[in-house]
Amino acid sequence: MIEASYFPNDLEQKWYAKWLENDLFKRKIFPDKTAYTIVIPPPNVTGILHMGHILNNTIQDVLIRRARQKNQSVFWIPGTDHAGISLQIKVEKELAQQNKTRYDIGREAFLDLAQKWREKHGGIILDQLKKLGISCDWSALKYTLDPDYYRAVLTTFVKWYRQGYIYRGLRLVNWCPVSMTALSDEEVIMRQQNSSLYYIKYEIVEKPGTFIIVATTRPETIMGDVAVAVHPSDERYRDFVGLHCWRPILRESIPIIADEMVLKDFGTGALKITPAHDAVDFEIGQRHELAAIGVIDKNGKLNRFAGPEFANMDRFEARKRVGEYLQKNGLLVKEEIYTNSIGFSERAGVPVEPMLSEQWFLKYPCVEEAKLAVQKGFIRFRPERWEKTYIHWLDHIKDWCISRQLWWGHRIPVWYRKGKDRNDPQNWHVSVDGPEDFENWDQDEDVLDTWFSSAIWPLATLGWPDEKAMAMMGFDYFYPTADLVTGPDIIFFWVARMIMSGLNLLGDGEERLSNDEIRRRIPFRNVYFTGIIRDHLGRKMSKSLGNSPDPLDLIEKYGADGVRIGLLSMAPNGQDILFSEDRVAQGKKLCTKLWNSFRFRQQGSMEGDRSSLAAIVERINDATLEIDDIAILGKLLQVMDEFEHAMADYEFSHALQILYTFFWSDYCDWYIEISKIRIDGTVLAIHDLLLRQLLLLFHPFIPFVTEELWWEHGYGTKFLSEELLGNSDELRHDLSKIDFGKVEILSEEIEHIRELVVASRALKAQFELSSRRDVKFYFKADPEAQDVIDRHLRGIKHLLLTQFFDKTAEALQLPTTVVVLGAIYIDTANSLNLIAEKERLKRELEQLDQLIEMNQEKLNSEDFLKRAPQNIIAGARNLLAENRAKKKELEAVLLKLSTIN
RNA sequence: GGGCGGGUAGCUCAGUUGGUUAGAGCAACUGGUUUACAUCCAGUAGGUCGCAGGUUCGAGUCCUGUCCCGCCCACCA
Repeated sequence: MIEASYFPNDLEQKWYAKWLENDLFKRKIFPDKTAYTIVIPPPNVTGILHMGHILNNTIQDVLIRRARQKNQSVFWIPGTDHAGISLQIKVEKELAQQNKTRYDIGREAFLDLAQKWREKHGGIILDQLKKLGISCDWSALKYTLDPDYYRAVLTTFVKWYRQGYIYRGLRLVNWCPVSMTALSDEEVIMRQQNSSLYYIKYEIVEKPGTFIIVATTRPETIMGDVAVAVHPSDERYRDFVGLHCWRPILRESIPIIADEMVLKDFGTGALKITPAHDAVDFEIGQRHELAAIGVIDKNGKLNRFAGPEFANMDRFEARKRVGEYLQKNGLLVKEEIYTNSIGFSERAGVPVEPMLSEQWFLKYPCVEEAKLAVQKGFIRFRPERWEKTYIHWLDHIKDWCISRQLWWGHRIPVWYRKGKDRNDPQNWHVSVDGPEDFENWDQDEDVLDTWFSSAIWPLATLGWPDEKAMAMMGFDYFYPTADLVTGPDIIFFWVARMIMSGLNLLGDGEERLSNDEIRRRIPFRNVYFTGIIRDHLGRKMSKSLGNSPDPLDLIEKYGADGVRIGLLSMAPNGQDILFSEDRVAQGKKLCTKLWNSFRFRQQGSMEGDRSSLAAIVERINDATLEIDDIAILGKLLQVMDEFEHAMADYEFSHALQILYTFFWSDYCDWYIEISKIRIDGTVLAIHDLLLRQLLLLFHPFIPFVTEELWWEHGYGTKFLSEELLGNSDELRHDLSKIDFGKVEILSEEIEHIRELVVASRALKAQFELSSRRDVKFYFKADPEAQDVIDRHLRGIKHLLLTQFFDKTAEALQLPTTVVVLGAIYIDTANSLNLIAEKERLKRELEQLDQLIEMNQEKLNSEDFLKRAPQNIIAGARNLLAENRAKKKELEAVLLKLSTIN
């Protein structure tokens, strides 16, 4: 027997443990069956569970459980990411509390601390995810710093180095003065800032007393100026080009040059050139062979090249001081308030400093193939529109700065001969295992960008590049993976890079790949981009705003099942999601309702065999089968088709909606109620059948409560999680003893009865007679319709809570409503307000007239008759006829009412 | 500056290739609680589909223009 109340928490824990005990999530290889693989987007070990994880992992779990129901060989690979900068920052913060930096304790001790931190906190997020019920194969758990994964990362580096994709170079990079490392362009986010635009006088060397005025937002870099540039066609400065001007601070003569890149209409049209601290300046500097003088240090403070007055000053302090200095010396023309966008470090939240520095770069491999893979549909994005974003990025791709001046991560597998020139590749050793004469070499100090290791996630989790490991994991069988579920915010960081990595690394660095090769090497076939979860005001959820609910609290309150469907129900196809706790509450309500529908069923006899679908079907007795039964089963088949389509299109909330409506309004509100008058063996069997099917359909969404009910109702000895779910054709076949030949006609009949019941209830409500069980109804219908009503009379009376639903041959002087089957009258037991009733009918007639007129007009139009398709015309005619019949009935009643008094 | 997404009931959103009288949930209001329902059921009200044109027999749906909101990209110092 099922407990009286639904308490999700205990049963969820119970079932998760049982599933694990019975190895239900373990990967299976049935060589003759389709493989279905998902790699989890590895959460950061520093992460705490947020709503995005919940949505993302729920969707994956739904897909995975569906694949199991379809008897595919399912493999869901879980894992975590070492979270380079993020974890390093955390450990450094702990150190800072003891007034220490990482340099005080040294690399080894620092890594030790980081490792300890990871051991202590790294598993938390996975434990939290388990509460959600996700069914990963935990035996395949991967971590990006596992020894084998580490090797995979180094192998990738070495391979790309040897293929010439990785090189070392002195470039202008994004420098984060807080984390003290270089960053990739993707890790820099642009923000609008209120700045000042300084107009500064540079005196012409050759024409003392004449000035060229330069506008800049960064006066603190003046000391690094090596030229002033103007546009070659700028008339204003034509005579200055080729001359020199005095650098206003650290006075020195610098050339005035012409370059196309300068914008004539910005500021004064004259640009100061500081190659060490600005990307445009760097490029111009290169073109004109100018030196680069770095005046800002790695910690964001000015250095000795900035001169004694400013050395050691923070860059923002220096900006103010330089401004004051210029003002004092009459070199500042004006200072304008100005809004511009500047780059911030994503992690540290401070403006990045463009800085000249020696770094490792990756020129991306297989860029063209990566585009083709998506353009030709080998990889499908959903929603499709993200393809444009992806292609656009690849079209404008720039080399990736992959080295980080951090300690936590994969150390770059490059060694330099001790005491020799590091800039000479002759003195380099690049290999996974390092040089044999270790003592003569120094390893590169830097580690790789975390995303570099993420890029090979689908490969390395399946054992790549170690052949034995690949064989053990079933690489050939499970790769390419089927679906990747992730957010569009990491389309460049992760998705694109995984695609390029797969395409290159599964070969020998060939120049061009055939379509077949591309198809074989892509890491996944579908990418489903979820929306971003926002609060009810549309703001991004963030810790600082405090607008993010704790998912664990929600699970505690509503159960994991409730949270899962609550979230899915508010997540339409790839749109941003406005979070609403109400939806989660509704999710739990659905589970409760399902629970209670079983409790209703269990009030009936529990004797019949429920152990298999066949056994249940066996219990259906054709002789007592009624139209209601066939109609609801027909509806089930139809719902299964619609559901299947929605799932195939990755429309999860729509799919859920389809099930929800069928369960709640068709099954509970209609079928259960109508079946109450004739509970017999057949009806109980139909209930068992419908409930069984509902459990199967709902299971991927709400795995816990469905599993509980499955066992409690004795549906078999196998876990529901292991039960297969066929499509509607297979079910139709299993139900072959039921004649669905006339199901459409029968369903239409039921629809008419439903219409009649709804209209009658409305009548009752209108006259505030809902409480009365002695209300009399009459109906006037033509003989055919009368037969239909007769067939369902018991049910109608039951649903209307009335004993009287009798026929009448003539229109009555009673309130009425007209439906397809005929006119219904309600006996208001003399409480009829004649005038009000006449008014009501007149209003109804007016509306009807409007409809009829519209319809008539349409049918009068020759163009319409000539051009519209037949079925539309027929539909319009039908409607017109129906409405005219209604009108006639209403008029008859109105006439009757008028004759009174 | 370029690109993308969105604007439909008080709120959150559906609305398939243009086709019968634009839907659902929540909130509101009214009534009820009957063989499951810390509830549930029944009913009512609420919309000139952002705005303006156009194409069409027919437009929420297609086209053009326009206004808002959000996001992404970009070397205006």
